[in-house]
Amino acid sequence: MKLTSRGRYAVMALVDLARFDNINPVSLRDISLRQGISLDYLEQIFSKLRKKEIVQSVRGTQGGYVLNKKAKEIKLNNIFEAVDEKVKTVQCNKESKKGCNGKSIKCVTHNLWDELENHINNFFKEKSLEDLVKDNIERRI
Amino acid sequence: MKLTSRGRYAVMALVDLARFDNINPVSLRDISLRQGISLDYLEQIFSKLRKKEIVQSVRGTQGGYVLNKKAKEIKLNNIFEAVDEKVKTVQCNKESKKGCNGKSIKCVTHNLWDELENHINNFFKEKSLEDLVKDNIERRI
DNA sequence: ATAAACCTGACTAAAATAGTCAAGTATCTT
DNA sequence: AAGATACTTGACTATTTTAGTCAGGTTTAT
Repeated sequence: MKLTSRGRYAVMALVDLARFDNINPVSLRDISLRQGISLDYLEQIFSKLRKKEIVQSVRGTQGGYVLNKKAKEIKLNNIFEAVDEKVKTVQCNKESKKGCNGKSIKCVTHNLWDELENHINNFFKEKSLEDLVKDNIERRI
Repeated sequence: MKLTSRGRYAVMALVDLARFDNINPVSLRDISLRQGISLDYLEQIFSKLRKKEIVQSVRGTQGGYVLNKKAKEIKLNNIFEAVDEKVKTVQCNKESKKGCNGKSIKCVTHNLWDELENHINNFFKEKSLEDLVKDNIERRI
């Protein structure tokens, strides 16, 4: 299981977007400057977010990105999935691994990873972008 | 954050050890055969487990490894820590990253990772080796 | 027209992972 | 005492992933 910078950047960028997305689209250049994330890398990340319909793009001058749903409806697990942060525990059924085919014969820890996966996903499913934005604003005061 | 094969193997091997550790030490060779994990890799892993006093070694013929505590007292977080599975989310305070020094100025997602870390660690702290062994025996019937 | 900003795909250095390999040392059995 | 079993240690390596960079587009407001 991994949670890497890409996922973190995605969340940081979306929190930023949610805060500044009132009327006008927010350019990646601005997010890049505010959050200290490379513009090129942001473009990769937003490409994925757009494909998963988490954001919408507005091309041309004064363009940028806009949230595609309300911040309340965007859950963290949606974000991580979009940028390929697989909240997946290590597979234990590579071919011919003893005692686990994932079905009738399970390796001794198979259920454990399932539980863990659920545990983490539940955490992410409960948190919305809005929660994070509020959190952030409160702490700024 | 990562959970990789090393952590999984450690847990698999210890569950195996806990089940067969009645009177005699269990050899890595046996664990290797039963669990389908390379002997050399197991040796690396058990070296770490021994240093953290999770297992004890018995050298010589008929030697092997023995649990150093009761299975009930060995929690999963102890195991993961021992084999360097850092349940650590990505750091967000690499030098000069904007808006986060981990202290007075926190990046927008700083608290999130802290919470997540706690969430996962709680899961691991609640699960003991004994729980897994029981789980496993029950499912075998 | 031109500049801002999105869009796409290919490329790469560095790190981590999942091992392997080799050369031991300790201890039990015979 | 010899031999076998099994732990012990450290170095080495192929592969994969990550975290970007780079280059060359296209779209659209002004």
